[in-house]
Amino acid sequence: MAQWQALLQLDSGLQRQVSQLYERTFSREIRHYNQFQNEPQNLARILSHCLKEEKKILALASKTQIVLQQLCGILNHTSQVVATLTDVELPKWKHRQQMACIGSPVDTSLDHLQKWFTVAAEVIVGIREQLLKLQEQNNKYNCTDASSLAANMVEIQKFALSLLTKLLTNALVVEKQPVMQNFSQRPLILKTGVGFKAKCKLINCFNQHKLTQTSCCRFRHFEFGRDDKKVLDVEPPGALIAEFRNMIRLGVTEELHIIKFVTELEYAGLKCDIEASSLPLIVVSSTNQVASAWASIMWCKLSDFAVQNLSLFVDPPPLIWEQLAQVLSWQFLSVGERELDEDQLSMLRDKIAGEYLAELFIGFTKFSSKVSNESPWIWIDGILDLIKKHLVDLWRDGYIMGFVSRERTEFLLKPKRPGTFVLRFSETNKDGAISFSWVDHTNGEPHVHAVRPFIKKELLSMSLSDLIYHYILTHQGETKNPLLYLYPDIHIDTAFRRYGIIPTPPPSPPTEPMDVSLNFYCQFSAVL
Amino acid sequence: MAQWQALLQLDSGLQRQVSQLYERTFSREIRHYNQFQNEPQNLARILSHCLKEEKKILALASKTQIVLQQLCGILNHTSQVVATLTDVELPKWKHRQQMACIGSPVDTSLDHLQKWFTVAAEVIVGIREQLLKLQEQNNKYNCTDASSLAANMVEIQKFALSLLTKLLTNALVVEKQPVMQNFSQRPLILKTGVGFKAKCKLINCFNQHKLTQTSCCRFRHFEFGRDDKKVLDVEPPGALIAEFRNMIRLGVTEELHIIKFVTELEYAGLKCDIEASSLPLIVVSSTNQVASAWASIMWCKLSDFAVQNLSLFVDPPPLIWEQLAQVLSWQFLSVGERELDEDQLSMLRDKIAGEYLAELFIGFTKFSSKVSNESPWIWIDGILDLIKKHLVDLWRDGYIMGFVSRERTEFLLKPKRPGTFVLRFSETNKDGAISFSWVDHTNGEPHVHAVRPFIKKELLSMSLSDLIYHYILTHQGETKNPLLYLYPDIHIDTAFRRYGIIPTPPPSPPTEPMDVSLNFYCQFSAVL
DNA sequence: ACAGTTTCCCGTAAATGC
DNA sequence: TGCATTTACGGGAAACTG
Repeated sequence: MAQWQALLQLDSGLQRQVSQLYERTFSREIRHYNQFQNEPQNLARILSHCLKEEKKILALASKTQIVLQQLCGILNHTSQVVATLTDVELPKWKHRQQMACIGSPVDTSLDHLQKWFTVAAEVIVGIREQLLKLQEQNNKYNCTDASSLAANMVEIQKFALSLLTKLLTNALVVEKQPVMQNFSQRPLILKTGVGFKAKCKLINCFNQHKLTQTSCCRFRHFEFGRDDKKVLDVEPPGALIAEFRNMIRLGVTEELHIIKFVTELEYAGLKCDIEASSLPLIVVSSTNQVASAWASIMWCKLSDFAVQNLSLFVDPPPLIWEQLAQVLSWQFLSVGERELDEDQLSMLRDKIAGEYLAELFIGFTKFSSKVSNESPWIWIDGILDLIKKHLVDLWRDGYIMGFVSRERTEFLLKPKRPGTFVLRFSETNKDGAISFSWVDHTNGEPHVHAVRPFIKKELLSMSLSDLIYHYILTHQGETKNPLLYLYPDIHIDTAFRRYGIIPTPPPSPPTEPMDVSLNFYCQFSAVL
Repeated sequence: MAQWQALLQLDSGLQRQVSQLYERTFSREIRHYNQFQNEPQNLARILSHCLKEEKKILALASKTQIVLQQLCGILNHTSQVVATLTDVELPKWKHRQQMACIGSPVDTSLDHLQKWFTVAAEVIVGIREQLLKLQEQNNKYNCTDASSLAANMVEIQKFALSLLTKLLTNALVVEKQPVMQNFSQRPLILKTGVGFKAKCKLINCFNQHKLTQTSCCRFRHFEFGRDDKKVLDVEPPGALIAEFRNMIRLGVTEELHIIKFVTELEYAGLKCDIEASSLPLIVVSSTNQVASAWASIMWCKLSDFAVQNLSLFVDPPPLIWEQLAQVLSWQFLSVGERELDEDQLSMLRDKIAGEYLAELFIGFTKFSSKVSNESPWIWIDGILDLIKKHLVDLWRDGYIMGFVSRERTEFLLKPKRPGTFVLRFSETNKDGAISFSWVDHTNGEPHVHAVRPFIKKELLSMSLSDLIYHYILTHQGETKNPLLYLYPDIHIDTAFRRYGIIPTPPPSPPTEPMDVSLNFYCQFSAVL
């Protein structure tokens, strides 16, 4: 009677199969009431067969139940994994990328994410296949009504599908943000008429996809896609989307734009539109706008972790000094392979914020004023360029104190041996200039001297180390080089002998072959 | 009876008028045979009237004859004037312009030509009007048959028309040959993608004309006329005429092209198509091709007085040294406001042609070799650029001997006071470099020393006069400036004190308002 | 008038073509 | 492969434009 009870608990679909089994031989009622007295052996044989069939159905049903439960378990677990991936890990990666854009040495490899996305997708696809098999088996026994088992399976299938969709729609990332070839350290600044590169990647290991790109620009009108320069086709070729200048009075270097990459993906029978957006970027028309554009990009990336607010600079939020200090330090790291030390940062803090002691909020306009001769950033940028073009070695090796006030220079040099000197960046020249100050003693009194700063043009024909070596002072008919020890007490030869006339080639980043690489041309065409 | 005889000699048209006169009163025969006996007074009055009319007709006829003869005389004279203008004076002006293009200081004003063209045209138009009046008068007396007088008038009218046509079709000149704004001293070189200007002028003072331009290029495919840059409209807008690369293997800088300006002129009832062609010019794609292109232009303008042969450089004709010397001298005149002197030219002749004594034919390849480090012109051009950028003052004032061999330097300096020096252009540096050589005496023996030439990059941060002033030689622990007297014996202060740190602004030619000024854009688009 | 913005175009370097 | 020619684009300056 246990088997009978089990049968009664079966899914209606399976119960119908049992019915069909007996209808083909005799009615269930007949069996139950044992009215096959005249042919007992035949009946026994039939019964035995039917009971066996009954057991099979029961086994199948319970196995399906178990499998379904297992699948559900896996799916729930996967669901958590997917949620973690899309809502935690991916945003974390995006934040790392955002920091990397502004010079942070953080790792932005996609390997882990890619592995997990792939595994998760494979699991879900596996589950869907299992479910499909079960459903097929179920269908074989002709259960077409909305039994709870079939309904469960449909529900689970739906759930799996939604997970897969969630995974796939999050799987397209802008692996490399738009960047001009010659400004690899300053992504997210595009100049009209100059080529740039962006790279999208599907972080699942599938390649049954076809990518198309479109773009979406805010405020000004651009044309993307010069025919011979893009890897992916655009329909229609040429201009894509144009919007127009906004009402708010923002400078070009404060207007944020987004490029949107759109594609249609077919994977495991699932077809969906997926898209990825670049980080907010700035479009300029001349290289002389790059410096202030970069101030905006740094500010934006530091301020704007969550929402990509294109109107950020309508009312730019302040930053705390530590954030700004960090990003400034990164600039020197990426340009000159050495960060700023505490003393240098402290001098910069005084310069940007004045000499407060408490925790500081810095306003954007204080950092990058529209009046360029009051803009600390423009001054710093000039020095970055000076380092990049003429002083990479000296900076990297830490021989340039650079950011040190005239007062502090005196304070540092006066107790030192005569002939001790430091290298200081000019605080007035906005194009980047460097000079040296040294101490000598006259009548036992220390005196600190300084030369007129050397500008880039001068460093073009003679390197700073050569200038230091060949610096000659004529004093009372006697000529000598007053520079002997680099502060604190490094002999001039130790510090500078190594630098011959070495042309410093800019470090050209190797162009690795990658998944989906886009070459665009951004050409300003008209403003309405 | 004299009046009757005169009547009989009249033009048939006038004779008919006389007939008509009598037919209105009585027949000529009647008058002749005096059959009006019955009303003698009446007849006398009629006769008297008729005779008066006869006299008027006779007077008119003879006056027309005389006027016609006078007109013919004037026209013949004008014809000679026109021939002189179009076949002598205009070609002479064109030749002057051709020379001016390559730097000759010759006058290229169009004032005289314009005056004469205008006067000649006015005379012809006046004659045509006179003729027209005569013809009208003639027609008034109803002479429609092909009498000799009318035929004469038609002939004369035709002649006048042909003269006017000849004058007008020659009246459109390219007053300013195509030139890029930034290369005002090097017309007839156009760079793809860079704007250029050309100016056409009608050298008659008429303004009832409408100009349209088209252009005709040989060999390569260009697009002329960027919509927003031309003064005159082009139909259809955009590309005009394209032809393709020729079979002959010529370098870009040796391919000659012509731009043709076409217009339709309506003047004094005469409508005619007129055109003007630019001198053969060269289209380059990069500024580094300008130097050799200019060699070709100079050669072409010196060689090619009559026929504008676009295939000149298939087999470039040689030039005699004097021609080349002249044009070289002009280059220094236009760049540095001072021509080359005999000694300098003689040094250049030795350099270009070797040291022959007789009259010399110089081959083009000897002057501007394809192998650029054997090309004397490229070397000279580098020096011209050096002068333009850094030495205009010194060159203009004649303080740079410049072109003087090392041997001759020694020869010149050795007899001179110690400290005498000359400025010499480097003979090896192809980019233009200058050095100084001076003489000093050791143990009574004169020795000539030379410094390593200064290149442009070095002169960027310090002017040559500063370098001369601050040149210091350390000899046996003693430092001094060995430069005292500029050859032959100008004290260093006299020569160089005047040159402070003066930024030398390039002489920007004033843009006078002119008749028909064309702004083109030449943009290389494709090569078949 | 003027400042922010764009265009122009040389000169160098790199890419392309032949 | 090497050379001739073209392209790319930073940088300075001029031109534009509201």
